[in-house]
Amino acid sequence: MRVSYGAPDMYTFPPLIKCCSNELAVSAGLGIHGLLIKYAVEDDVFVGTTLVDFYGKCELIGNARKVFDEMSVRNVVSWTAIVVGYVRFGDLVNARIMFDAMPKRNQVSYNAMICGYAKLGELVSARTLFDQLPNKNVVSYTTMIDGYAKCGDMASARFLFEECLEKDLVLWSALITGYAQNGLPNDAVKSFQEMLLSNTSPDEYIMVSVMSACAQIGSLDLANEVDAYMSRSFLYLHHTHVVAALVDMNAKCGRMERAMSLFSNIPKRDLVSYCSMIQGFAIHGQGVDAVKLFYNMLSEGIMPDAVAFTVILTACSRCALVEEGYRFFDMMSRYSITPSSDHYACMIDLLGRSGNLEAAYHLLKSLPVEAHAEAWGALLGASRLHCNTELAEVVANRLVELEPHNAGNFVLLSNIYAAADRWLDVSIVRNQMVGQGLRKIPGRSWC
DNA sequence: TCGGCCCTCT
Repeated sequence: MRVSYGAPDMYTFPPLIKCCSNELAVSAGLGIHGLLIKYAVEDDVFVGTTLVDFYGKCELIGNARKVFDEMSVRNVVSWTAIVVGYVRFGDLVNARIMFDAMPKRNQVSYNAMICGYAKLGELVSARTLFDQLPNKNVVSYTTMIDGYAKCGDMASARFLFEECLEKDLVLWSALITGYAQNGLPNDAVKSFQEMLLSNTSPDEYIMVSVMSACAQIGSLDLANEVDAYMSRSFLYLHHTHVVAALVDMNAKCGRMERAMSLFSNIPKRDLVSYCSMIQGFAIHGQGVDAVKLFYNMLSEGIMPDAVAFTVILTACSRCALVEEGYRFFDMMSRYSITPSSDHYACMIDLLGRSGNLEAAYHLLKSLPVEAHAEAWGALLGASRLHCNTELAEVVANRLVELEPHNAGNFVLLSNIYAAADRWLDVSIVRNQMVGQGLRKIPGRSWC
């Protein structure tokens, strides 16, 4: 354009900068900022606002503020952009200062501030602003519902959902996703069916959450139904999120062949789709395949993250691939990933399974991070596997301390005493349970 | 020509 047409003007730059925001292309944006000064259009309110938004989105809040302060004219959009910038940066104090300093506020500026509070878990402040907003729109509701969902309060989320009369796809999505992410997959599927009954067609976002819910339920029939629905819908099946969810759902519901064929037809596999497939192998006891696929992923140049290592270490521990597990654990440092309690739990499981109970116990006690119940649970399983009643007793007692309301731990402890013929201890533990009003939900099995 | 809401792998 500059060669064949001539000088760009203030209409040229906003879309250009917006592209940089979308891609988080910092250096390109910085270059364009220099260029627009050269063409003397930096005084335009649209140009300035777009720049504030760009720097805010790239988390260069100092730059955003500098541009904002130097603007000769600002409108409500410019003010909202700087509020959003501070929110993105996690600075709620300055976001609120700018919000209060705004000469004029509209729905969008309120929603931006509410979103900030909701995203960072300050639900009370979010709700206070929400209640102050006289004409709430569907975005206000969605933001607040998402906030409740992220805090696990699905009852409040549902209440607001009912209150909102103008239900659009994003609002449905916030509700369904909330249920799925809070481990309420049945409510997620039920809400999805409600949505279909209200003659609304889902988008990719909703289907990804629905598939995640189906994966949690693990119902083969439901997975079949949703998979078929996907195939005859007009959704973008090749979208990375969608494919990963499809693979995950099919793998978790036991349709490994379908999962594999979906996976191998992905033109460009990403970390999440790999993890879904590796996890699928792990669930179905195909540890060797999981390990192979992990190396495959590495050879494609995909950088594993902490979750990927959790997945592969779980695969190794479930399938008793001790050496491989060690190798992956050591590999983590090469990717600058500090092992979390999840990773340590896998290693404790691996050590325990291979009969190295002492080493597992030693590792557990010397963790640089707080050991969670799963880590102790892994050792308990190993103690039982190798019939070490003494260690099992120590571990089970610790578990009862860690999770005083988990009846399963009491039952395990009682079973350990029973196996050692210590019936007095059995009755003490059982009485303790009854005294605290705890009841274990009986397990069931087809086998 | 500028600003606000929803998604996958532990």
